[in-house]
Amino acid sequence: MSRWEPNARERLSEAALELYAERGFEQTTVAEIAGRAGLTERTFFRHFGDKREVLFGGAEKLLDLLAETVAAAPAGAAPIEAVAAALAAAGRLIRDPVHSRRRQAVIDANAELRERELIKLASWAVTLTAALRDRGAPEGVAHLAAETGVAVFKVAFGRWLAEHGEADMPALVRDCFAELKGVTAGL
Amino acid sequence: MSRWEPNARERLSEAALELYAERGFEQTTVAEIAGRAGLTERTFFRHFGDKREVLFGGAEKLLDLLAETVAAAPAGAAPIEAVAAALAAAGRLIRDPVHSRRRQAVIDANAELRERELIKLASWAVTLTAALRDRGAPEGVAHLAAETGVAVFKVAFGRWLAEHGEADMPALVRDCFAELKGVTAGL
DNA sequence: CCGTCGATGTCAGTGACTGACATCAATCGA
DNA sequence: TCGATTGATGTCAGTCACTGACATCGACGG
Repeated sequence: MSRWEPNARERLSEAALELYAERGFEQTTVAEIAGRAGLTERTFFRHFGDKREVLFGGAEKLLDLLAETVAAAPAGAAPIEAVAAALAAAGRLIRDPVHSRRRQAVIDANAELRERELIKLASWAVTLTAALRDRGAPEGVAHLAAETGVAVFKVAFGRWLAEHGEADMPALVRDCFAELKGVTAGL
Repeated sequence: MSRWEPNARERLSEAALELYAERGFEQTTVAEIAGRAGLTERTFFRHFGDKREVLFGGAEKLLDLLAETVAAAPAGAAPIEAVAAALAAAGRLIRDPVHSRRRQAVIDANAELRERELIKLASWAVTLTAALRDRGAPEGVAHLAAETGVAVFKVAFGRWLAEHGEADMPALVRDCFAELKGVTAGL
């Protein structure tokens, strides 16, 4: 018999999402989250760096997936192709429209959380850029392809949410990349 | 004779940039900034919403410039062309490499400030999207062109800083857009 | 000369986050 | 088997960002 209930981290995450959804991010104190999870404020901060972090767990695995997918693209594939493949793969992880919408509603309702979301996407771009460089893409091209790709993903995710998650994320990502080609044809 | 020294806001901005550069953002308290400016902490928070905001003044003028430049683009111009023109115009405001590098060094050294920077760029994308929609661009195209354009600008600004601000920002922005065409040709 | 307005100061909070130290079940090594 | 160690948690005191309420007092219009 353990001294404490297991899965403290998950209990904190669930409690936080519930409270943020119920009464808003700012109106929720960390002490309340910890209380609902049967823990103390101090323990919350041992599991999460700050009050927002509790909504953004598991980022490393995703970064690894992006890097691996870029690395695994055929040697002949253009950088933007490799990025498209990686982001389509990332899209495959997005499957639960109910949870995604709930979480996104909380994030959209608060500026601090939107910032955190942007940081997350920026870290994707950094990872993609590095992975492209490792394949031999020139620095400039890598950077541009990565940033552009993340921009495309943002648009695709917005559409997926707008249509209640009925469409297939990887397919939507692909569609948006195809559209990008049309858009840049105007240059 | 006024009761207080004039330009409180500017004095606060200068004091903040100095202190952030000297000892870092986190190691500087708002009370210290206010003290150096001959004011109190409470007054600081009357001029700036938070401790970071002091580095990001004058954002509205820039948003107006972006919107106006998009609106002023020739009727026949493609959305991405209008975005390129707007961002080149924005680049024209970036002229002082010494100040820019000093400020950017402070921002790059701190995660909270980097977040704030990303929010700023995201607001550019929102403004550009709206301006494109007003010109009759379809929602999807507007969104994609705006996000992509901002991604290109990020790359251009990074290069401008990397080469010590010797190049002309508008020209660099143009170059990066041209490169984007090549990058998306790989799709 | 008076009233009000606007920029600032003062003060007392709340709440996020941190460091130092205590607790005690589980586990490991002798 | 038992004592030492470890690791997750609790407790407590403190710092600092940020806010609301109210006071101050020169400037300025009437």
